Amino acid sequence: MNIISIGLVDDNPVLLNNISENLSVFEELHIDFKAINGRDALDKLMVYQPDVILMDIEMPVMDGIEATREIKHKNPLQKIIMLTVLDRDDKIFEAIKAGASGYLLKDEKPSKILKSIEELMDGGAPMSPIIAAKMLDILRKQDAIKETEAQYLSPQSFNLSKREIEILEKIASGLSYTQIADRLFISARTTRKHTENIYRKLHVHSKLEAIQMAQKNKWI
Amino acid sequence: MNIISIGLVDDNPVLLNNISENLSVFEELHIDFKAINGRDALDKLMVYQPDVILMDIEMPVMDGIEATREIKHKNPLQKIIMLTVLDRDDKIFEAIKAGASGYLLKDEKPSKILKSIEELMDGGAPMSPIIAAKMLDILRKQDAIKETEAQYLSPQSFNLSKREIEILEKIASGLSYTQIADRLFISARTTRKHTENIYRKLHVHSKLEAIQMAQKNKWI
DNA sequence: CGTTCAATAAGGCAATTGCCCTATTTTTAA
DNA sequence: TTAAAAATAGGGCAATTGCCTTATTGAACG
Repeated sequence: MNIISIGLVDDNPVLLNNISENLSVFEELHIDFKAINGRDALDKLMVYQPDVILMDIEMPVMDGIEATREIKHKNPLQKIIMLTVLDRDDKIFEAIKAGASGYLLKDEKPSKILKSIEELMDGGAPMSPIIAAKMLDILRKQDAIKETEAQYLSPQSFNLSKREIEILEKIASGLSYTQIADRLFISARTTRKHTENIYRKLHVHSKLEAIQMAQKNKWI
Repeated sequence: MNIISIGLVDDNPVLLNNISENLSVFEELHIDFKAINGRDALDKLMVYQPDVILMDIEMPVMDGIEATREIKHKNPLQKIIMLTVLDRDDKIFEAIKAGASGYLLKDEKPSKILKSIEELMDGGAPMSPIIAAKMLDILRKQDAIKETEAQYLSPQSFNLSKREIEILEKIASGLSYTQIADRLFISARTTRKHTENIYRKLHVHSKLEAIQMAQKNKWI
């Protein structure tokens, strides 16, 4: 097996050395560099090209999410695992959006981290189960939002005639009665009459309300 | 440690027995029941209340996703791990929506499955890294869709002042100048003046157009 | 074969709106 | 601290709108 090169990024010197020592016992791994914040990591990447970067999230100067975004922007293929104590939903989501390929909690055992790195090299997305659970929540929530948005009524349910729907569309596009009349080859008077009927059926009292009703129900 | 009770659901008798035998060597686990499809699983659940259900996806009569939906509907706390050879994106998403708590590939080692079950009992969402990677893709894609939908301009980009934005909101809610004036404790004249300024900045010429501009850019 | 309803057309009138103008005070920014 | 911008207020007027009224024609439906 080829040796996998690693970049470590953490602002806490103690933790940084801890991780470094824990991982260096594995002969499958080689620590390319250690960086103390996102900015530093970007600098180190000018020199080193590690296979995988283990990145802390909360750091001064440039945090792990910002750094991930930058690195991914420059090299979309760079593999990055977020390695952090944080399990805040928004941070997880931010990290994913930024392009993190995995998300591990810092209290994972070194052997688990090694395994995760190997899984990552195989195209997987290693993830602590707690993180995965939060990700599922995020996915389901996003889906739920989409579902609730779609509860529409049809124009027919208000007994709008074809002509009235037609007129309502013109109204919604911002035309005046005169303009609508010109387009439909009828008199402005008739257009206004139709509008009155529309108002009665929709229980509204102005063009604005009619349009809002139409938009709410996605008629337009 | 307490013994964790398991329900197995798979239409392939050979695989069903395989999994059963593989898992029964662990004294931490106890196989409560084996079912050969979703319908059968629902029946078995009338009698047994396993801590965790390992569920295949593709099955005749009632597939794993449909069964998961049903089971979750009856008992939202039931833990279900999808255990399948499938790694099709849509199926993964469907399973998640249906309420699966974890998603493992069938070629995982029995020890890994045991570990996953324990992680699930701890509130995590065990997931094969390949599945997790696809989930990340789904999440990013959904977010990307939202982003592309959201190519909006801010009210500030039109140099709308705070007051003007406030007025625009009232206009959008269908209020007349008099009504807006009453709510903001200013004169109707001032309200109309603000509106004129808004029109000039937005390059529109009516309440309707202003509202459409506001809606297009999701200010309201 | 009527009856109902959609579509058409029109008169009238009060209220609202859009747009032109000026002007003072307050807030913000340079 | 000075200049610019925002917020306030108002006059005037033509166009538009909302709502009341009546009326004719053709299509649909039992």
